[in-house]
Amino acid sequence: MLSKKTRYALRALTYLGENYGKGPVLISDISREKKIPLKFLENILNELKKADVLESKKGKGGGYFLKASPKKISLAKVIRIVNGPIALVPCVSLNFYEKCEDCDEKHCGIRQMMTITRDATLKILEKKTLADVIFASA
Amino acid sequence: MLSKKTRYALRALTYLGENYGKGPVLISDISREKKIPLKFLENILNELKKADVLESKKGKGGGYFLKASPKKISLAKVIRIVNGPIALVPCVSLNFYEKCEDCDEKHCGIRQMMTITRDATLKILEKKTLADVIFASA
DNA sequence: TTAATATCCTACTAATTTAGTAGGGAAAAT
DNA sequence: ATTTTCCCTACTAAATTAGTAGGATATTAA
Repeated sequence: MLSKKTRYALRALTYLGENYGKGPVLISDISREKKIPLKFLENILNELKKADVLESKKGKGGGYFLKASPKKISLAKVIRIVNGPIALVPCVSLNFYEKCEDCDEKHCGIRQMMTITRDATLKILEKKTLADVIFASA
Repeated sequence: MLSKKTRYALRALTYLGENYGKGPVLISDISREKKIPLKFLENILNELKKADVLESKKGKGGGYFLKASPKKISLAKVIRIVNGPIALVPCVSLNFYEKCEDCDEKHCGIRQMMTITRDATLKILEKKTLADVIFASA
């Protein structure tokens, strides 16, 4: 399951996607509109900024905004930044790989099933973007 | 990600699958062969028994064994028992549904994407069984 | 140059979940 | 009756999650 933090991130990004091209949006606006605890949201948006998904401006007229079009930001990307691996086991993760002890990876049946599962999941999450989320909610 | 407990469960069940039809297997054997902490494994196998996946026999000649053929036990079933929901968000879970607050489910774009993702994941995990795991590792 | 606005940064905390461990109880076989 | 083996309750340590607190820093504008 995705953490609450990740769900907050997705909701915030959706809001920023809806306001794409309209200039910076205040954290406090997102917090109010999407009912996300303000200070927690600060951390989340900052994390997304460091991961190059968002840009920000300080001072009056400032706020956060998407660095690229909502069409360019996949759900997989967001989930990886905020939630971590998408695969069900680390030894199958593309971005967070960890070797599993006591297991010959070439002949591990569990690993093979988890690889197939990962591919099926990624096929969706890599393709679907914030734009799809926004379009679907219209 | 699956918990360590769930990965232990899958490994133990695979072992029991390999010994299907050969009578009860000792916890201590599984623990040794699959390198799973014995007392922890006890809890896991008991949970699987309560969920009707395993049967057990006490006393000499006793142990655990699969209640049905490895072909009949899907990975989805095991994961749900030990790990919980397979869906990425509760409002999309078939077996562990929870309403999400502040969200009009009919018009939530995130929810729709998560539904598609769940379906893709389940298509694999409902179909693949312990038998597939065993066959793949041969 | 000062005040106001808004993000940025570090650190802390409470609650929950995970990953076990401990110790005996109960049933079955011999 | 003794041994074997699973069964059950409860406890604990460590990690993760979900925040909160408080000020530092950058920008704008009077």
